[in-house]
Amino acid sequence: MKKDTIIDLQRVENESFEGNNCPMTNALKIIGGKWKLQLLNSIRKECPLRFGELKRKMQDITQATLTLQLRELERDGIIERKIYAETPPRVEYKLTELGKKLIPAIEALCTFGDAYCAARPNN
Amino acid sequence: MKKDTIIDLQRVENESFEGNNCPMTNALKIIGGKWKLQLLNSIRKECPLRFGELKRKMQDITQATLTLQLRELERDGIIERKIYAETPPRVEYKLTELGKKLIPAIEALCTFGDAYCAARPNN
DNA sequence: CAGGATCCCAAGTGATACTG
DNA sequence: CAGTATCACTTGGGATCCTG
Repeated sequence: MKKDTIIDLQRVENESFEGNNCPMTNALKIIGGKWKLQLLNSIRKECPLRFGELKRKMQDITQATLTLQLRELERDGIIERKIYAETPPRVEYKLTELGKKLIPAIEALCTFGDAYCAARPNN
Repeated sequence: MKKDTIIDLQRVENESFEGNNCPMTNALKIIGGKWKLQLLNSIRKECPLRFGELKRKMQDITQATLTLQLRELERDGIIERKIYAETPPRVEYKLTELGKKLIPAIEALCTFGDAYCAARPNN
């Protein structure tokens, strides 16, 4: 599907190349999902957080999607999933050490979100 | 289509509500496109930047998509489009003052991207 | 060179029902 | 409570061709 991932070496050596080794591209592989950043922002502020609480906070997300996004973050080593053998079941999510490295970026984005709202109230 | 945007007031008053007024949600409205962050990252590092240069850096993007993403960023007040009346035509893109407020977030994401790569080389 | 105009598809989501 | 399993569908983005 992906046309070809062959990298033009001549261009790789050019410092202006923004190909697959670009740090931003790598970051986007992790936080690229539609809900990932909101999820991480919630978990960051309240850690750990249960499945049901996350669902309530996201309000428009469906369970299926929420589960999928959380699984991907877990697979990528960003969050940790802890299951408690109780009835009713309880599952808590928290940031891993690697995930915590995203906190500065998340906070910076929130800062921008506020600034943007202040500058353009009608968006 | 959007089920309903009616907001449960009881929940709005709850400090744990992460609804439509969440700063992260607002930020995502702006940087939510597939290429937006990469584009902004490129323009940040080399400003101003021409259309053709952006296209080369993104390498896998099509012209149509590139144009669309740039237009959206322009509409949202993040970048500025400057047309030079020359032949062949020249169009340059640069960050607006509002757009520059995204720089810390972009840099933080790049930092994370590098850290992530170092921690998990095989992703 | 920097787009505009179309057509089109698959991935990502949503809705719904069921379960340990 | 915290999922899993299907099915259906929207839409962002890709391919392609055309133009001032």
